[in-house]
Amino acid sequence: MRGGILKHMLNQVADLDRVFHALSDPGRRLMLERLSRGPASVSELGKPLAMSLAAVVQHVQVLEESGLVRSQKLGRIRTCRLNPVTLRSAERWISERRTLVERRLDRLGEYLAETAGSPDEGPSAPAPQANPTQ
Amino acid sequence: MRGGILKHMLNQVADLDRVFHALSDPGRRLMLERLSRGPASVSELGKPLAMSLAAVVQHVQVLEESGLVRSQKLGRIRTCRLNPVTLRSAERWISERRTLVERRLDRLGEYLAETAGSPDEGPSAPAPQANPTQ
DNA sequence: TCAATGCTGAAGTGTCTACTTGACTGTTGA
DNA sequence: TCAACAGTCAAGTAGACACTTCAGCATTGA
Repeated sequence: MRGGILKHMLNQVADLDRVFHALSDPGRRLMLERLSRGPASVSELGKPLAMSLAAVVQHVQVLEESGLVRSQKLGRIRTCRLNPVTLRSAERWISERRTLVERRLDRLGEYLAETAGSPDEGPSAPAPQANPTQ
Repeated sequence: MRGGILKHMLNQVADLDRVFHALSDPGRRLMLERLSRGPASVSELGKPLAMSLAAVVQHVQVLEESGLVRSQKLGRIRTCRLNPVTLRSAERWISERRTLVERRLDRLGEYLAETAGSPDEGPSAPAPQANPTQ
């Protein structure tokens, strides 16, 4: 079934929206840092945060909907864990783009070095590739 | 001067806010993907996006304020470039947390394997470290 | 010279976000 | 049994966000 693949690709886009949005809040990043050192309860996550418990719960929901955190409730305590898989997918998106630019800049540097000019990318420097949009 | 260091650390937090927020929008990520293949003008970045040019400009501003993109104007054309350094700092934040969890899970797996139980992290499994919060 | 191009700035609008308070439920330990 | 605890749910609010339209301003190519 082809639709499944397309749907999966579209979901990946929406997933990245949620993941990066979850990461964009300093309080949530603090929670993730705490969780990187081991599982924790909701109220434990909120302890350093100067906000109501209800607000903390909402942040945990954002983290959980993004897939960055998984949790399970035992008795009255909800224990949260960091999910490294989701963390990895965000990391991969960034590193793929970064390596592309870096490689391009490397090629440009080599080109400039072997041609004559100074080794920085000038505004109207000729591109080393044939592509005129570079 | 000690305050300089503190200020720098606080700025790093605010910077990550801006970077991850910039990354959380699918349109802006599309722009970054285009820029990973080479510099581009503002209107070129907006071409695949089905929104007004003014909106595109606002997105470019968000990207530029986050440090992900740098731009310069020549004549009437503003040329944008992806800044790999900022991309790297976001990537590093993620990978540092990810490696912490993964290492912890690895240790737990080894512990469970050499003790007796099945190799998955059960909800009430005993922790391999002395720390009772694990 | 003049119209088209590429962008900028300001103001307006609907929606989303990050909280708050307060009332409530199930769990635990004394 | 009963109070303290851990979390949940719902509703309300101020501010942020992602757009829009419209007016304006250099720059450029014919």
